[in-house]
Amino acid sequence: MTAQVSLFNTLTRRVEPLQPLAPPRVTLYTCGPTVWNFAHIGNFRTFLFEDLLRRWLEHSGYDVFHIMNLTDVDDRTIKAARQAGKRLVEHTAPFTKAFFEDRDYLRIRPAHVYTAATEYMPQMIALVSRLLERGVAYKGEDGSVYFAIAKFPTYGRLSQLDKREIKVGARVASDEYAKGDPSDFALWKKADAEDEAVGAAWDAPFGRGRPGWHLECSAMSLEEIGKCCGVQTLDIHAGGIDLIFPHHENEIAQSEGATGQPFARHWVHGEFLNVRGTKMSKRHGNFLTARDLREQGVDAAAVRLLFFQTHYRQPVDFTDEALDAAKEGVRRLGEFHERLQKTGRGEKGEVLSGLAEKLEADVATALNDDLNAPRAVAALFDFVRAANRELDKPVPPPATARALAAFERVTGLLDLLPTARAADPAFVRWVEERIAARAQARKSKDFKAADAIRAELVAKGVEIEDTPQGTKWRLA
RNA sequence: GGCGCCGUAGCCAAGUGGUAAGGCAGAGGUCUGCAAAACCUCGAUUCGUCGGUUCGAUUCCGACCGGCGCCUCCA
Repeated sequence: MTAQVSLFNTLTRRVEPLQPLAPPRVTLYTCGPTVWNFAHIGNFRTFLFEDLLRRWLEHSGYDVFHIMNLTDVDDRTIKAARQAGKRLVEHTAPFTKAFFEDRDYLRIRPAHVYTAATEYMPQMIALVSRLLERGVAYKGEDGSVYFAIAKFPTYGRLSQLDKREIKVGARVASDEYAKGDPSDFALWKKADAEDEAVGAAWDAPFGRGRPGWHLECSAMSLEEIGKCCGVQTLDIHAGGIDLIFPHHENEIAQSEGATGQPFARHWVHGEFLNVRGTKMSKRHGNFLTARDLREQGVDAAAVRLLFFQTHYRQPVDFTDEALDAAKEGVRRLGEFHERLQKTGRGEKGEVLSGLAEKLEADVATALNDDLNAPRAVAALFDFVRAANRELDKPVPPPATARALAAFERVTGLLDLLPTARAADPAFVRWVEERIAARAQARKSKDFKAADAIRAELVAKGVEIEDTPQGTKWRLA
């Protein structure tokens, strides 16, 4: 019996074993960014947890097929294009490119397929046609096509809508006269002048228009898993917690209304990144983008550690203090890695091998249990401390090959090792010359001169460390 | 109003019906010419408050206080 990956399933509100339709294959669909602007790190918190999920599944032997969508036609992209005086695609293309750059900076594994909504128009139109044929959709008096939730009895299961009461008030759409039920949602919106102005309108049998927001995820995921795997049910569908309603609820209605098959077996949702207790968002203006961090020279490993130190279903507050703490943690992991690499190799020692085994076992237990990354991180630091203690002994034990392998597997999985920063070669020569001069001074017990050189180096951002093997240095 | 989440040491944050992981910061110590790194020791008699269930609750139930999210296009 191998260890079993378990995940919280929003559908049942319980942690359940993952049971893919056709193991070892796992189809994973994650809701991606809307490319109307730069994604902020709150968005990336979700993508980072999904990245870990993907990596852990693969590490566990699953063959993951990962699809991520790019929303490049919706209210916001159209509005933003309009304001920029551009065609829709001209406006979104640079943000798609930026998203990929940010993804790479944060060391997020690329999905196998990125589906941009505008490239799946035929599939979306076909899906709407099918829903019309099946009688679960209708054309409203305003020319748009709506989904009739009354025709879909299980509507609301994911968000437990049956227990809700829709708030009556200002938010209820003013176009409700066009719909049979105020809660029916648009599958296809009749093109208006603004849509036409930016080129966001397509011809369809049921009228010229553009897709409603939810439509793309259904059409694209069904198309892709059909093509790759011949199925109409996703194993895992993931996204931010705010997508549960209405987005994912509507996706279920559209997809199941068309296929008659369960849309996704396992729904996984990540909590928000907050700033002083409030959700990070463009609307609140309290956001930070990945490129902001990159420009500040923040190592992506620190961002990853920061996020992985909190469980994905808990809200986290983003603060500079927390980021600094994570930077320090990453530094320590890097130092330890170097130490392990430099220690003599052996195959037989016991203590370190035992620690290495425990590390991997603890990490597996933690991640199998609803992707408990904080516990995996704790296991990693436990290992670092225990191993350092061993290596501090007068006669360090062997078996570092085993320890190194385990450490590298775990840090590789979480991707937490600091990025090696390449310094300018001339600068390196200068630093090494200064260190040599200091060594001379120390040799002749001229500690004043030695300390002066150290101060000189520190002023240039170089931190030094005297070890039995000589003086080490690094950029602060 | 409906549905849901959170409140654990200075800060961040795991966790379990049986007596509180880990990270950062701080204090002392070992080591060091001094530093740095690393290691050791120290910190919540206590997990928002008040009740209840229980032999026993931070963990279950209820109420309350405080913060937050979603409720038709927000990761």
